Amino acid sequence: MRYSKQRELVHASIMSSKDHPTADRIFSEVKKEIPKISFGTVYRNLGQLVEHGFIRIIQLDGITHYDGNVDPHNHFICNECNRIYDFELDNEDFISQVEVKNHHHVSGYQLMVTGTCNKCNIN
Amino acid sequence: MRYSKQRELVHASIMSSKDHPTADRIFSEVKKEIPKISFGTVYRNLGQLVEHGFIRIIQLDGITHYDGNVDPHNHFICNECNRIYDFELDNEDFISQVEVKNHHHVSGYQLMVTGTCNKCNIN
DNA sequence: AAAATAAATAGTAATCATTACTGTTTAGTT
DNA sequence: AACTAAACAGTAATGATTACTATTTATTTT
Repeated sequence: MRYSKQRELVHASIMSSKDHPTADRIFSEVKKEIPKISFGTVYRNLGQLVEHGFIRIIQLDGITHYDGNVDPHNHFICNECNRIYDFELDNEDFISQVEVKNHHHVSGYQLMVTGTCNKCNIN
Repeated sequence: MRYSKQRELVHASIMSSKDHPTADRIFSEVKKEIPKISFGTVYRNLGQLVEHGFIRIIQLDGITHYDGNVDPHNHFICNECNRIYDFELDNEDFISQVEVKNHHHVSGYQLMVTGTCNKCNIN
């Protein structure tokens, strides 16, 4: 993968964003630095970054978001403020439930929890 | 919601299908009975059936599928045969983990587990 | 049972996200 | 400095979904 300024900025945009931006948002962000960048370039680089394990895709209500945190973690989506929070989980229990009760072999999972977040709960 | 043959068949198609069909698959299926049905009709009825809680949407790799089982359950996707299995889970443990450790209030969740299924594991 | 009404339909056009294509530019190599 | 293949910008194409409109039809009212 040859260096390009475009890919660097696409990556940087995701890493600096504390939420999980869409391709559209990343495009707008990078456009500030490289006004002539095209959508194809953003998508191509997103694909490569995913392929090489630098970022990860998360699907939310059918919309594709990108996540710079590639360590295993889960997402909590607040129904009120729509913020997406990362959280970790002790998952041995439910993985073993699936393995023992259903006799499948588990290699991974994606968990998305919804509700109201601690900030919105205060009111 | 006024009765229509089209909606009845859209619903019936999902209920009789043991996997989780896409809009496209449902369209083809219903077309056998009503050759002049249009895609708009399928989408509109899917939307209404979801809205009234008769069916449920599941997203899988960014592709929208429909599920006639509205009882709480989770999905296991086999990486080898691509079958989707339903399974239930004792989830009190991880829900309380999120509530206690992160102080969010949980109202629902979606869990998608991947791996190799018991049929594919035999070989 | 006929007339009235509003919901649902078929067919088509429009939208939106994503991918494909093409000729030009550019990072890294010889 | 010349070379080569990867990456680019710009644009066209695709595929899923939604919007629009004139017509049909389920249900209610007379």
